[in-house]
Amino acid sequence: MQMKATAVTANGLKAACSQCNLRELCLPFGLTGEEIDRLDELVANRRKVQRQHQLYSAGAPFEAIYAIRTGSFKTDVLLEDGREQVTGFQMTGEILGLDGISAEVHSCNATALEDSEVCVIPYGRLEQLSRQVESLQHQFHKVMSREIVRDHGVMMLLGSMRAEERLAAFLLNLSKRFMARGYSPAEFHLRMTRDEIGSYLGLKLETVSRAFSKFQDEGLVAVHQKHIRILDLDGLRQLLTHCAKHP
Amino acid sequence: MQMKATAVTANGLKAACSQCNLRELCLPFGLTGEEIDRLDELVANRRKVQRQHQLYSAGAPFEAIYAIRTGSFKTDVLLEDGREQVTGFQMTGEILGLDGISAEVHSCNATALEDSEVCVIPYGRLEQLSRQVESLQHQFHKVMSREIVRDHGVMMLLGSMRAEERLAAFLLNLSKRFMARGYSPAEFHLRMTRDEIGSYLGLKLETVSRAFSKFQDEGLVAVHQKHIRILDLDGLRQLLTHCAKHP
DNA sequence: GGCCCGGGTTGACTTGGATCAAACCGATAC
DNA sequence: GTATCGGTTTGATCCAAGTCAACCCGGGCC
Repeated sequence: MQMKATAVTANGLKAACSQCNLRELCLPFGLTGEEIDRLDELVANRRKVQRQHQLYSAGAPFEAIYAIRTGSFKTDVLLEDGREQVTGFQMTGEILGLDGISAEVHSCNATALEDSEVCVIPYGRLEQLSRQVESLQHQFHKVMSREIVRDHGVMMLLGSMRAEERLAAFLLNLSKRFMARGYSPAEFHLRMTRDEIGSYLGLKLETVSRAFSKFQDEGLVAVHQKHIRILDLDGLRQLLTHCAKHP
Repeated sequence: MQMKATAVTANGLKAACSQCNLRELCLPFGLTGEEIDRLDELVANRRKVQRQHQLYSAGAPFEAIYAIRTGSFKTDVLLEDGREQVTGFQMTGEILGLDGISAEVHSCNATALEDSEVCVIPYGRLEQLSRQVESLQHQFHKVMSREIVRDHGVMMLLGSMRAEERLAAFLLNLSKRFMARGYSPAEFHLRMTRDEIGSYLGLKLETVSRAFSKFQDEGLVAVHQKHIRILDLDGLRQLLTHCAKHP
């Protein structure tokens, strides 16, 4: 399998990073063609994950990080009493598994929200290569740091915002990420349930549903099940900025 | 100044990592004596930060990360409308500034909670050295990953826990960290105000205060202003585990 | 077609924590 | 000693979001 993958790379048929249209969003960002070729050798392996199946789960030994090629995932942590907290939704080009580096064991679950495919990046070899390739090292650090900044944003959301602000922030964030991938920033399909959105935003699913309905009534978005069309981007943004305390 | 610091190191009088009793908690963890000496060359510079003063602020150009030598800090993000979210409290041996790597600009404020001193670790040189010293690279990655895992814990707290659970989790976390530094895990002094605790936990200061009083009434802790004595560690832990939905 | 089933929506009611307000406490300044 | 001031505690009231429950909708299957 290793051999096959490498062979395909050599043929340039359709293999790893060098041919991937996500490379500007992913680990290869900022690398020269030559450097990407070296990364290719290491990322040869892919893995398909079916909808609702786990890429890894909390407690599993950490061996690799993963770049999402197609599809999307959620990550979550579970409390002993069964409470679940969704810590993030990841889409193509984003990296999964960074939580595992610290204890050499994964600390959360990563579950595919749809049939998906990831590139497997063996961690030991990544460290090795990033000692040789400065730009790779730098980009890897940026990816980790970006995750930290993102997490701080979620804390802000969970700690200081009201229900509708949270949902607005969530939609704006998705919109931005879809746009970065060349999709419409105004019209998209949610891959997660209301319950999962609620868990991520620290709300109950009923509250999420009500907020969606409210946005719809106010003409901010058109919601039909999981299909979302943003009608008034600025309206959503304003909701975020100066909804403040006493409206 | 650079020279002076290096000279002191050479004399072994009392300089950087090699002589620092925090090295097991900090960046030098896992390095050989020789490797620590190389790290020392780069960490020569120190900086004092007075209580209530900022080590860096959101938007400031990112140049270095910082290891706390003495004292403690809080980090926070501000929303345009003035709302503040404290994203963490850091104590000795912990690393500040990792948020700045992603955009080459700091994304939060770091403020000293008491007169403090940090070791300045110029980021470019750290990347350079960690390309040469495998164990340093590895430890640095672990530190970043640990921050990500910590952030997920805070999300859990903010998204899924009730007020008293949050405070219990907070106290237990402090207790653990004081213990790791050789201080009493049962008796300590809070460096932050009720308001700052509230911001961190997504609660108002009155709620924090009430929760403290409740814990005191139940004999779990003795609270006198900022002085805390934990009387029933297991009681606090239980509060966390199975306080579940319907008590 | 009709049935089932897993989401999703909507309504009525409850509640935990926010808000507002007053008093308290300990440290520093006069 | 008294006044001041930032931080903290405590009480009374309010409201945003949670809970419980009924119903709806669309897709898959018989």
